Amino acid sequence: MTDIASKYDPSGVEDKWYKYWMDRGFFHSVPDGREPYCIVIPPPNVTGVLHMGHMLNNTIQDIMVRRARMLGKNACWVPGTDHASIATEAKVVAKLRDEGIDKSGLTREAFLEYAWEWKTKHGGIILDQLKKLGASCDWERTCFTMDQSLYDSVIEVFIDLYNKGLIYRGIRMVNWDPKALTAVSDEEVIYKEVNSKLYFVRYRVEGTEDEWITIATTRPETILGDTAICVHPEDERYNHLRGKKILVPLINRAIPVIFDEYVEREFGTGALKVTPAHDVNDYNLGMKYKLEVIDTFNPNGTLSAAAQLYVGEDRFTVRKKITAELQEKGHIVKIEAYANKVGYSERTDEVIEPRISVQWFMKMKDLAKPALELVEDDTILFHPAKYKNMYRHWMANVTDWCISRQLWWGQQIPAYYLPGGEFVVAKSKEEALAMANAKIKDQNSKLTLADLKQDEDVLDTWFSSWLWPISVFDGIRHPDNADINYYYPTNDLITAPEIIFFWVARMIMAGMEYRGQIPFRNVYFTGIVRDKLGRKMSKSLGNSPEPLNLISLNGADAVRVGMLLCSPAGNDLLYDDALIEQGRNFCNKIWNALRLVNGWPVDGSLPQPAVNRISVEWFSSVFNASLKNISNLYDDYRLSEALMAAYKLVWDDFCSWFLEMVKPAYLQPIDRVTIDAVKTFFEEILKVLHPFMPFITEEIWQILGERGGGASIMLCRQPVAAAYDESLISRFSFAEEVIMAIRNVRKEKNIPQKEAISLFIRKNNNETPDTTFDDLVAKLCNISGIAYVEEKVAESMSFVVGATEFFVPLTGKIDVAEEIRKMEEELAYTTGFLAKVMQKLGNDSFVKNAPPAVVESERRKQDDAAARIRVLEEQLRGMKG
RNA sequence: GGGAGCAUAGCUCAGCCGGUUCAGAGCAUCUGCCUUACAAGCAGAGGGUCACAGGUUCGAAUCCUGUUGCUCCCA
Repeated sequence: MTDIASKYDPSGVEDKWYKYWMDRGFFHSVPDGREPYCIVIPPPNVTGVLHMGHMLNNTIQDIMVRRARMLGKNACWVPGTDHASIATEAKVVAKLRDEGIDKSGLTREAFLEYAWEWKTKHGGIILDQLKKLGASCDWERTCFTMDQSLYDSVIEVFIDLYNKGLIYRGIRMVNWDPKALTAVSDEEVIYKEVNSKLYFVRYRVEGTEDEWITIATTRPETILGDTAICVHPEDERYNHLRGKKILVPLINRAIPVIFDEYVEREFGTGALKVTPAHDVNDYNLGMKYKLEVIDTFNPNGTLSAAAQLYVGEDRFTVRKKITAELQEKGHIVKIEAYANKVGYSERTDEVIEPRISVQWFMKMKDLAKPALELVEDDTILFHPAKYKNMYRHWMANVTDWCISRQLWWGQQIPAYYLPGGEFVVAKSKEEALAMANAKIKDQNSKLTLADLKQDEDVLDTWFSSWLWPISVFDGIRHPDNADINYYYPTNDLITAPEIIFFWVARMIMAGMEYRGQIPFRNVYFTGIVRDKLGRKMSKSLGNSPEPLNLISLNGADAVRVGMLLCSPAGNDLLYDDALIEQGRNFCNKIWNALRLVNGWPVDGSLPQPAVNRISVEWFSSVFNASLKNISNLYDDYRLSEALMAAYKLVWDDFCSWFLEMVKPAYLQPIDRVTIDAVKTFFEEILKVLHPFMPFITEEIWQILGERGGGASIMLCRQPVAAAYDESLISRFSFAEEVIMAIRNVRKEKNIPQKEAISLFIRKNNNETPDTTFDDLVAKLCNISGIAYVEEKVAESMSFVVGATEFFVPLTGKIDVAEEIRKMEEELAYTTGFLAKVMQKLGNDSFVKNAPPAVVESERRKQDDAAARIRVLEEQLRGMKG
């Protein structure tokens, strides 16, 4: 058919089929009698736009879902987004600021209205982008972590865990983000190595004129909050300070010297200033020695009244100023350059300030134990398994989870404070009031709704996400509904290793707590998409391509293939345009196979030639062997290898070999039996490819045959490997070697393919030759006749495959010396090989200890090599003589 | 500071319990080809002491120990 373009053009094709699938509801799933297959999407952040990581991650999910669907399962991929409290609130605050509106001037309700408006407008962008990728999500099930049902689920869980004593309110040192004005969890702090300075500051000993103790600190601005000096109990340098007090510089507060082994004597001067309000370790020391806690910072990182000096100035400004003042007043001994790790907020990139505050925490120990065991005993499988180590390490050292955030965008904590500061936890204010009044004995002091004040804080976004596999099916509020019973546990989770603690671990905990069942059976960890140089893709580096541009330029199929080909599970992917190009070339290859096959005229009266029959038999075997291999690779979650296997099946086996085998002579027709077989194979191959390349496979499948309305390749069954003839495959590989050798002869001697040649094969010792593929070899190499002979053929090019000699008569074109040289080279190699084998077999311990099969195979190698040597030697004699 | 992992062709990787075609794949490179499906292609070719040093074994890319280099996680 000449009306099919020679280059595949995905534009138009992709949108057409995506709409076709959507219009017919092919992605929608409802519970039925089939086996379910379910994936919940790792909900992207509503503020996000599609980046390369999403492309990889969602391509993998789509592959899994589409394949499951084609295996006859009831596949359901639930999409959605999370509300990302810090990021979204920051976005909304910034937008309002641009409009001249200050958040602090708004009521909570008014602010949330703006936030919802923002979400409605921008929150769906990323999901729409996924459609361009071909994602077969059940869009009717799209969820958002702040949807009423999910919101209520979170509240219900909070109340439940509180009632179980697993959630508590406590004063603790938290990671404070002075920009977002909220606490963040340990997992949201990123430690970065920075070049800072180590300040050596001397403090005067109380009651002396000129006796000093020098401490080393990276944070001189916290000096104003010092409440002790700590030294090692065995450090003789400071023994004399027992019982003495030290004066804090500038403010002359007298503080004790404490002695604790926590101090590293080698670090700095061996004397540590202790600021319990602003350092976790100091805080612990403070608890241990009952030190005073002086919080010298305001929430926004400026100094508070408690600091006495520099009140209202930013902590980093104060660092400079106080250093200068200390210097001036003779307290600075020296300042050294020093590299240390500083915590930054994952969300705002602000330097985290350790801060004492009242927060809500969740006890993790009891929940972590079963969640660890389930991974240890492979009830839940990690792919690759190496992440078990990381998981184990974290779970064994888990700390309580700080779940409150000082924000408005999120689920407001359902705790209600009574005027006295007591609180009750309840679903609604009314319920809270009833509970509060039940506590109060005196009838006259009963409270009213106005007396109750709900906690201002919201819950950590992960406190929504950890329920995701349950809450998307409303399984918290209605634990026995049809959806949750059918789809839960889900099958596979595809996510990034970075959130193994944030999310994966906690989902397992929630699953066990609320369903008594794991949330998923397999976790597939994808790598990070990096640039060619191995750098993470980032906006500031500008090294990330725009995903949608890539798709519109190359087609989603090409992008999917390109990304996956080089992305073994858990390994980072070094993105390179060449990957996409490879995907695009592959699309074109398949496309051209269609052009070829569709272009052959068919003659129904033609009998099937023997050559075609054997070709079809051979390909059938190769196809089934490949199917089996691909299926195994899927089972092992080696998707990139499964794709590579399919790639080679199409390109090498189907296109390069099979289509050439059955290709009719120019303008000659093909017989009905063969073309039917070719088209059937083609369709089967398209089905194998469909999960990887949904669009082009649909397009070609629709062109390849007459389809009824509403038909789609995505509804077809995935072909299943049938029994196949392995010997046929191995015998063909011998023929393959012969073909390649003949091609080499043609090339060396410049004999064009059009010019027919003849081939003679020398029979060894009366053997019956295997002629299965003779006609095929003749066809592919344009051989006018193949003959078996007993003697060598003069005036011909010869080559040896295995131990069989082949001759191509070429009068006058033989360079005897060159042929001898090549033959000798080959003989030398084979002789060396034989020697090695014989050495092995000559070793008694080898023969005694090695498994019989191994010894046997060595013997076979010996025989084969010896036979080949005999033939080569004989040929050489002939040539020389 | 504590823990984990990795090191195989120019690049990205595969090589399960040591033993068949154990040194492989794709891409890239090089050499021929505009052979009427495809130059986004076809036919070929080259390329690695399996990081280094020891050890175990009849036999080590594969197991053990040490060294070096890189990466990640936690504090």
